[in-house]
Amino acid sequence: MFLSTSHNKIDLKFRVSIPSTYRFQLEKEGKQLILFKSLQFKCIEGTTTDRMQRYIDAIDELDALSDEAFVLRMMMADAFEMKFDSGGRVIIPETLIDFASLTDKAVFMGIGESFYIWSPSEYQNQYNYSQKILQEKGPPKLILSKKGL
Amino acid sequence: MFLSTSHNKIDLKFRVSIPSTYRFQLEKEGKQLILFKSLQFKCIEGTTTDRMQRYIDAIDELDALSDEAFVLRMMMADAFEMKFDSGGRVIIPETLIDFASLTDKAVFMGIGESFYIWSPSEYQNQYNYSQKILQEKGPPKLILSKKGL
DNA sequence: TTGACTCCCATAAAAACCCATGATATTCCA
DNA sequence: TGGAATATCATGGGTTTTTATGGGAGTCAA
Repeated sequence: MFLSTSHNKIDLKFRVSIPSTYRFQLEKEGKQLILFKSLQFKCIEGTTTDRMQRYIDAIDELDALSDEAFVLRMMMADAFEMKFDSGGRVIIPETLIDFASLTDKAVFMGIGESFYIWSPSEYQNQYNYSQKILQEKGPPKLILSKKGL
Repeated sequence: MFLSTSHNKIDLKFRVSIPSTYRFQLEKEGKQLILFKSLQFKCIEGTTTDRMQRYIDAIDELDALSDEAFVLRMMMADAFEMKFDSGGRVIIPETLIDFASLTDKAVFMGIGESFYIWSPSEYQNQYNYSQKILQEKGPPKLILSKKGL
């Protein structure tokens, strides 16, 4: 489970510390970290190899010639497996830096099964937008399943 | 189940004792504590990782571009898993302190599946408001579910 | 050599950890 | 049943560990 938000620095070598809670999460389950271009937003998405496998499996269930399959395959092509240095940092590939318009600051936003990496300004936009929705529509009316309890 | 109300001190390190009854509750069920911004009020909400996981599962079942998914993801981003020190305290993240306008006192209010943490003044406002509603409209007519009994 | 990359060490700030104490509540026993 | 002994809780404060971050030495290929 990836939660919380933190603002970390991107240094001149494109290195950035992955929040320790995320690292711990990955380590605990013995999973590797994958970064790729978000399909919905102008940000990088991070997740585990496991979950990425589920995306891949999903492609197989689509019509191989469909637009969706095409888009998903492109996504895979821009997915990178990350290696940590001794300080818990990774080097963000330039393709991804450019895609998310990152410069010297990265905002890590945990959203459960995965996390986003935003530029501070894009993050602010998203945050403001969610506050706006919340004010206009109120909290989501979820009926949570009691399954498994 | 979290019940009862108590007033605890927030010290200079942003530490606050979680009421022992809540702690006991969590420990008994072997669950971790999560704090996050309430979607409805200007207060912090506390719940278990279990319950948070159910929200996360709900995200996957929604249209990823829906407003509900949007708000829920932001909820995860503003959620923090807490660690207790040997005295049963946690450090409240600054984001949450600011959101709930907490200074040196915190009011814990158990509401069943979760609990709220208010600033004393906000708590008083909410309390007064509930009393007013009660006087104007009379007690709510509850329909108790027999499920699971 | 130069540039790009990997690996390793240094450090300040923040977080986690540990122990102490006064207040309150609980137990126990004459 | 009174009141001393004990346990628990909320809180304070200090010490150690971790985290985020900077920088440099070694490596490899062009």
